[in-house]
Amino acid sequence: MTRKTYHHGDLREALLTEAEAVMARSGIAGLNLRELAKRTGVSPAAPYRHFRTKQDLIYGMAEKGYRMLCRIATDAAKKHPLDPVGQIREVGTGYVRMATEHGELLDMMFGSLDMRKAPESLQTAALESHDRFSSIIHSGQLAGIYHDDMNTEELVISAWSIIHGFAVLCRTPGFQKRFRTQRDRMTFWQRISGQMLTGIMKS
Amino acid sequence: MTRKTYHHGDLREALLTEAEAVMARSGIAGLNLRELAKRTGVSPAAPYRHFRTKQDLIYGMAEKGYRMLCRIATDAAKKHPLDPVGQIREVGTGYVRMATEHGELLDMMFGSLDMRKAPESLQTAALESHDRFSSIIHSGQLAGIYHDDMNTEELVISAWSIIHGFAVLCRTPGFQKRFRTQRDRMTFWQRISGQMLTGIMKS
DNA sequence: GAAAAAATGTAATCATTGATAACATTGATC
DNA sequence: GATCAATGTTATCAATGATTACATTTTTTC
Repeated sequence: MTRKTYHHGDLREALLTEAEAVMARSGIAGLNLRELAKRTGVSPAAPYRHFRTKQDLIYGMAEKGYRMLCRIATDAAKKHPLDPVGQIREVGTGYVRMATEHGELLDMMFGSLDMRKAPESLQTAALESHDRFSSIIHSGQLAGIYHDDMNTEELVISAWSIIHGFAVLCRTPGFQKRFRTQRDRMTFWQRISGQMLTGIMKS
Repeated sequence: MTRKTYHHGDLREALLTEAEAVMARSGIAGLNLRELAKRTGVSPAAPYRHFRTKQDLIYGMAEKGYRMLCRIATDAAKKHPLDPVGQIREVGTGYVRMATEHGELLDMMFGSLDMRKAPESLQTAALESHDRFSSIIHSGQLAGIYHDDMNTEELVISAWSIIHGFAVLCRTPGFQKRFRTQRDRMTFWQRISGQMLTGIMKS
């Protein structure tokens, strides 16, 4: 691909997008800046104007991932107003979709990523997605649906564990037989999520 | 480190052990065969006698990880005979311990690893750990404790999701405040696991 | 509107690392 | 003790992350 203009336009975003595609194909080990440069039609050194190191690019991808989590929680809250259980189940649905379409991001965010050295903006995004989850749970407590004799934080970890575990696990080879398609996963989640979440509910 | 003998003795195992240590320190990105060679006191090319590629070494690590999962399930079954709920909770305890002591392995096994091209021995180990989980659940169904109107496979994914999700999530930075130590995680799991697993139980 | 400054891209280059080939050493088997 | 497979070494290459000095474009300033 050749550009008409000397400047790319939005190289930073283009690099992040291509990076995801490469990771989906070859994992984090297959990720390399030279290929991203070629795919976006710039010189091998150009990416370094936007990401000081390869690691910075990876942090950038993770930030995008946490923004997706924020959006999932926000949309879920909007879609089922005054229905905390519906909200959490909806979060699960979005999470499963994200695990399917952007699995590499989730793997990275909760796997190999070293958050200790992460840039401020990433840490903020991570905290924010945590807060969004937390506020859904908290409103459920206030509504008298989730245990209110339990720490909100503890309910968050319980609910998030179930959702995260399911979304990550059901696309592993071990469960390929049971969950061949995205639809299979969604259907199962719809059916089972209410039951799986009974642990955090009052009744 | 200098060896007395020309031959190392058990270079393959030594490489796998050092690889874990390096990954724990610097993630999968920091893993490189030259460093492993130096740490085990052999030449840079020696590792290639035991692992044809770097990827093969990674597959070797994953295989070790799945063997650990097998052991966790086996030990749990032995420790609480005729008590399926105790068995599953014990699996969770072992899983949390593994996430703490060998987190890099779990991240890799359920994250970046491409099982499609994995060697036979790894695939076997993965299937076996799945079977061990499955047989615990199945015996619980026969004992009338877990839903027997539900597919065993579906109960396995439910229980495993909860355990996996919790073990992986509670050591992420977002929950560092609540779970500062291994003991915190264990205590919480002891307290909450019964409740979290109610979804798969009959009563 | 021209000059200055900032942002972005390029070319050249180096160090690290995965991988291979040719050769050396060891220990087991006959 | 001769032979051979297994294992380790040395030398070397190609791919890639990273840096530096320089070029081009866009934006800001006067």
